[in-house]
Amino acid sequence: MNVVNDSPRRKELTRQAAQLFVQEGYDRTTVRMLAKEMGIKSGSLFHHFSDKQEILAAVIEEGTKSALTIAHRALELSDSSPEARLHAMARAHLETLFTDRNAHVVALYEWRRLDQPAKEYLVHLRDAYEALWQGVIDDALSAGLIKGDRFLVSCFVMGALNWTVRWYNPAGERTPEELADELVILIIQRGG
Amino acid sequence: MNVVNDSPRRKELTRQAAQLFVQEGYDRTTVRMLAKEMGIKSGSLFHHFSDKQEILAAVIEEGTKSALTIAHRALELSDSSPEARLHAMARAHLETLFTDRNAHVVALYEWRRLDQPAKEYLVHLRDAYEALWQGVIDDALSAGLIKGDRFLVSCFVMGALNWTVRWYNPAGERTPEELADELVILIIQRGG
DNA sequence: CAGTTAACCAAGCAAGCGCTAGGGCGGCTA
DNA sequence: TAGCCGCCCTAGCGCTTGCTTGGTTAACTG
Repeated sequence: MNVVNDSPRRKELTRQAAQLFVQEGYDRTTVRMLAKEMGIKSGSLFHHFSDKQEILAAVIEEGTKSALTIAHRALELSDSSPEARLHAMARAHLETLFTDRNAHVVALYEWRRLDQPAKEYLVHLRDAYEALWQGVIDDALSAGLIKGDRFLVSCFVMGALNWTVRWYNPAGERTPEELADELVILIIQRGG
Repeated sequence: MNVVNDSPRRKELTRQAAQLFVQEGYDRTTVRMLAKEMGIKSGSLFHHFSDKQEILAAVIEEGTKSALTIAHRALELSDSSPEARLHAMARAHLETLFTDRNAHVVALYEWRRLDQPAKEYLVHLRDAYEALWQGVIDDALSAGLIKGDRFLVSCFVMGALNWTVRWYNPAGERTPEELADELVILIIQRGG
């Protein structure tokens, strides 16, 4: 019957589920709503996913993997100076946050709805991503580019960036790059 | 039958509801769970609140009013220098965030579950609070204490602070005051 | 002591929920 | 041409949901 495969069909269904999860929230999204959005009947849904939670896990997995890929590429392409790397990471973060917006909003808001096994698997992906950030921040601190406690700086920066999903309007006049640059301006020390 | 009063009993029930909403999320919290926590039967709940959404609105109203009160008092007691006011607001924000933690977490996570009328009423309270912040940030910008765009700086600072509810452990070694001070260190410009 | 009221309970309704069982169908492969 | 498999459907089971109804009880008030 139902398997944990990764067919292209399943990828597409996952993308559509993310959209609905953002609009309605995970709990409020019924399997019948999901099926309707996908153009199938609710029973058919369980051919692709073993249960509703697995759809949630699939959405979050997609988003997190994408974030990792984008961040790695950004660091590879970036200049090696601490400031360039800080810019690169901030830009990459906002880039993935808005290109895979649905998946990331779901990851940020519905994380606790995951069951324990899914949480354990996905937390490793998230840790890998956060380790990238920690490295960049450590370098910036060593270079005297920013000031403060390494743990708190990470938390504050991640907070400032992730919070953007609550207020940023992609159709507005500011680009994600401008946002990233403004954040770096706010936190780096430039004798004044 | 049921009225929109503000009896002390209702206040207490609201506090207990906040606790459950944080633990389980609004949607997952059933009226039967709420009633059990309150030591009554589910039907009796509707003597105090006209429906489930009204409980949510009551929780968020409590939290926001508390934030406003604490922020006002902090600014009155504070020195008038831009830096002192920035510190005072950051400390006040974290103080209310952790003393009325349940209510604020609910406000941050379950806002979209409010119906339109409740949202319209509560958004005024929130705007009043954010106006206080905007004033303090404008002063800090004018004084050259921080750098950047006034709107973006507000959003980043609010994000960094509100995000703390996701990682801060009140039982840990850092006090909310230390957190506030560290954030100010991160963003103010001190010739380096 | 009659009248009022706030607070609660027992019982249950209608709707919606996640999920299952069993089968149909068209496109592959042998 | 036979057998298989991926994908989908119909029908519905068992349960939970928010909320209602009609009534009880104890405390207050004139």
